[in-house]
Amino acid sequence: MEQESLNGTFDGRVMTEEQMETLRKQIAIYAVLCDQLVFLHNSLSSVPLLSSGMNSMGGGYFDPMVASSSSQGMSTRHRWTPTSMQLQILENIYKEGSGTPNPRRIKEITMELSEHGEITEKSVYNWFQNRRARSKRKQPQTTTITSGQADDAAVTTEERGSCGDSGGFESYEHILFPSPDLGIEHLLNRDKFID
Amino acid sequence: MEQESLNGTFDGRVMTEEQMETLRKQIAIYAVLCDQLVFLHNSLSSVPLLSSGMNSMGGGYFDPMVASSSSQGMSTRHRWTPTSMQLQILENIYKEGSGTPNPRRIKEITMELSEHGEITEKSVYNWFQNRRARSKRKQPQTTTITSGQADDAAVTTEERGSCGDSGGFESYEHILFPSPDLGIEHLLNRDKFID
DNA sequence: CAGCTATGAATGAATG
DNA sequence: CATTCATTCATAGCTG
Repeated sequence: MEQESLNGTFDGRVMTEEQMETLRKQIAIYAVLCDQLVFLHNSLSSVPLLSSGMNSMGGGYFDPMVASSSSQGMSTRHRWTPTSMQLQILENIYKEGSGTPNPRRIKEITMELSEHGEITEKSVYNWFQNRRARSKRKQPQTTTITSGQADDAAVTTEERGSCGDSGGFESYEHILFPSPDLGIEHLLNRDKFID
Repeated sequence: MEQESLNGTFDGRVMTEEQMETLRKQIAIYAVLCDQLVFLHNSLSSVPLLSSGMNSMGGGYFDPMVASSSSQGMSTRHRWTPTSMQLQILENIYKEGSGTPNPRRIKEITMELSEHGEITEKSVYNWFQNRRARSKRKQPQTTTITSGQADDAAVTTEERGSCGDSGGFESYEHILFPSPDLGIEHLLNRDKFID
């Protein structure tokens, strides 16, 4: 049901199970690692999280702060670009059903994000607005879902040409690979999560 | 579609570009996170242990083309390219004062265009958006062709060239999994008592 | 084969 | 919220 039209080409690529497995594993490992590291950090220190210049490598896309501040009024760059960390956090929050970003919450979030880079409440607000609006395009799929492809990775075939709403066109699949329970413990094994 | 013709038996699975992108992003994010956390840790602790699991700013992300790269026509990889027919139609519609591409209309157009090639609503939408934006930017030129030679549209000619990718994550040139080599475990094993 | 240009796509911000 | 605008990234293709 990819495209109802006559095109037979499916916009996808082929991966071997092996590759998929590798990917999944890596993500899982990273996820756990990050988790542990954060926890660890929080445990053994009370210093504010990094906010130095080390976030230079944090940009999902390279950090465009190289802009010349030489000219006159071009002081502040337009279009805020979230750093990886900010994005991660936002994404996380977004998932938590808190689809109702009330002003109060926004402030909190902004606070937290500011630890990882420049951010304004407005931006946070915008981000949520956009996020919602754009994912609104990925709802209709209630017909054949029942078959339950509870395989391992949820490979959902996104279709954008199907009929349906008459709203936005912004669509974006948002798959999050579930961290398989590959006992990472054996890696960081150590109940040493200080507490 | 790319190369199954080469290897008759290719046990793989299909992923959409979106999914691939998400994966890539996630890995990159995790890589960065881990990296930063490790760095942070190192700067907090006195012991010069561990190096981040992956080459720090080596840049994560892996190449999109995992198994293709063949000479075949991986035509539909990204970036839809309108056929002349489609273009004609689009131009036509554009001119007809339908500068207001309302969703409803878009669907119709998509339908029609699909008769002449692969197309998605999103693409149609994008096309109109770009079209307008572009023509709008060309207008303020006020027939002032006088100004020498190299001026016309070069206003925004940034270093769009192939330079400066040093440090960006989007510069996936080669397959390159950050490959968390678990150097972290050392960290977790000892920093425990640091402080 | 390299660099440039045109243009498809993604997304932050603005507007109704 | 629903749409639209603007800016920027990434790439297909032309050209020297």
